[in-house]
Amino acid sequence: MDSTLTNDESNSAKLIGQRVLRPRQQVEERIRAAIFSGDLRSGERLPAEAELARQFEVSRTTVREALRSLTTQNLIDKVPGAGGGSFVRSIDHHSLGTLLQESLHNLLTLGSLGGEEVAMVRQYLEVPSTRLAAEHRTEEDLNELREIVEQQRTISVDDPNVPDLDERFHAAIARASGNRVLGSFVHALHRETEPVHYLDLSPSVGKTTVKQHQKIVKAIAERDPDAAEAAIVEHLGYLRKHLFPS
Amino acid sequence: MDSTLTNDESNSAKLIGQRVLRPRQQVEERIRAAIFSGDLRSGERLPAEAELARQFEVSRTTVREALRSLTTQNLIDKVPGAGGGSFVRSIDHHSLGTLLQESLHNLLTLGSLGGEEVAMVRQYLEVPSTRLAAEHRTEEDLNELREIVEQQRTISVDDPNVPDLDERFHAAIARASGNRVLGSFVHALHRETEPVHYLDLSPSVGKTTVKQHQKIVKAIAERDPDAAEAAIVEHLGYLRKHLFPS
DNA sequence: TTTCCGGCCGTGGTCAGACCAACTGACCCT
DNA sequence: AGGGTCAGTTGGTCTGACCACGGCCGGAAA
Repeated sequence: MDSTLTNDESNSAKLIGQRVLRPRQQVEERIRAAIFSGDLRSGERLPAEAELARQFEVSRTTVREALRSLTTQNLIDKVPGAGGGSFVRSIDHHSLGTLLQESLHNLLTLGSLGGEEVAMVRQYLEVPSTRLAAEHRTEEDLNELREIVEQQRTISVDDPNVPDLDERFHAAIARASGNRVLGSFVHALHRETEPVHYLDLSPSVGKTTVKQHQKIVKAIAERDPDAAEAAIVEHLGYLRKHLFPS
Repeated sequence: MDSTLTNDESNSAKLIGQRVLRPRQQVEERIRAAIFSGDLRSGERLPAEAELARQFEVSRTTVREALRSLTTQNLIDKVPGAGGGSFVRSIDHHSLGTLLQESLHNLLTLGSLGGEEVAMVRQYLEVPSTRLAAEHRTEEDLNELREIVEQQRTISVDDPNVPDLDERFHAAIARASGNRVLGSFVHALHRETEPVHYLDLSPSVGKTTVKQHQKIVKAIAERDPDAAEAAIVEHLGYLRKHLFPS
């Protein structure tokens, strides 16, 4: 039943043996290399799966597994239909934040990591983030911050938009810092550590929070890094006391 | 027997239509949920692909695509052979560092991110990392640090092990901090920002680096956070001057 | 007996071809 | 002109087969 020609000549005593790569792995690596080398630029469309299968001389199944892996890695997007295909995804610093957040979420829900460790790192980053924001903020950043705080001041503490506004507030500061890596990190860490806050929030805590926010914005507006640092430290310490009242 | 929960019920609009999910997506989501819910524990082996296909009433192709995606997400490992199969991968804080590093590497090679931004974030994290290390270090941590510095002191500046030793040094400090998230971050950021260092290293720079390392270890040994912070700030500033001599 | 070799066999990996599903665009009918 | 219809392109799924890998076990060799 087995009379096909075999292409394995792998028995050799010398060290000329080399690692054999699976077809899927090779295809995936080739495409990835093409992306990183610039042969395939962002937004560009790859050949159809059938065409790729012809070029690589493998089955469409193998090509699809390679593309599936690349898709999961956020390197390409696949859209069905006539005008569809596989498109090189433009990965920017924003995707880094998303990825980081997902991973953190996994670790937190699996229990192999405590929220306290994450929150601590977030605070370490938010201090320099606020300092930088005070130095580099634009008028546009300032306007956004003021608008957010204004909304926070007017709505009630049990408004469903409270968490969203708080997230936007901290994200806006991180963005104003001018460091995109910092911004992505702070944003991701914030989104993973914040939700616990607003479960039981008293009106007085909400008022104090808004006041502290105003203080931070004021320092940023005046381009005063030291005051901004002091304000954010006070704010984080206050929140910390209500989060982990150990 | 409900597996989906919707929070849109408060909205009494006639929104009956729901997103149609592809089979692969559903299978993937089910398995992921099984992992996170604890039904599948770390290291546990999933049923064979054929068996999963029967249970989900889909083809093996679909199951394989779902498993491929989960594999790429580092949620499961697949091993071929007789005793093989799909195993739930125990994801810990270490995988977070790896993931972060890969993503950073992608962004840096694609040019959509400058190394300077990454280096800056790393420095922001390494200061508290060193402070914490001075407070929480164990005798074991200390021995490792001393051994590393001793090696750095004896080898020459053009030794190929120099980058590796430096990486181990900073990683050991981050680990000694006791915060695993912080440790993973510092390690990943270090691995992505360091390589540029040792391209043109003069003997005097090497000597100074080792001296600064010794100073840091001394402060950590004496459990003196302030001295440790001062030492690491000096070290980072020195390196920065030789990295970005703007 | 002990060791080693060579199949058996379960499992993932790949292949081939077909059909289904989503979408585009041109074409036709009103 | 507007809207519906149909063909064509492309990804998504199905089917069934075979290949590659590696643990297991029985039999041969030391």
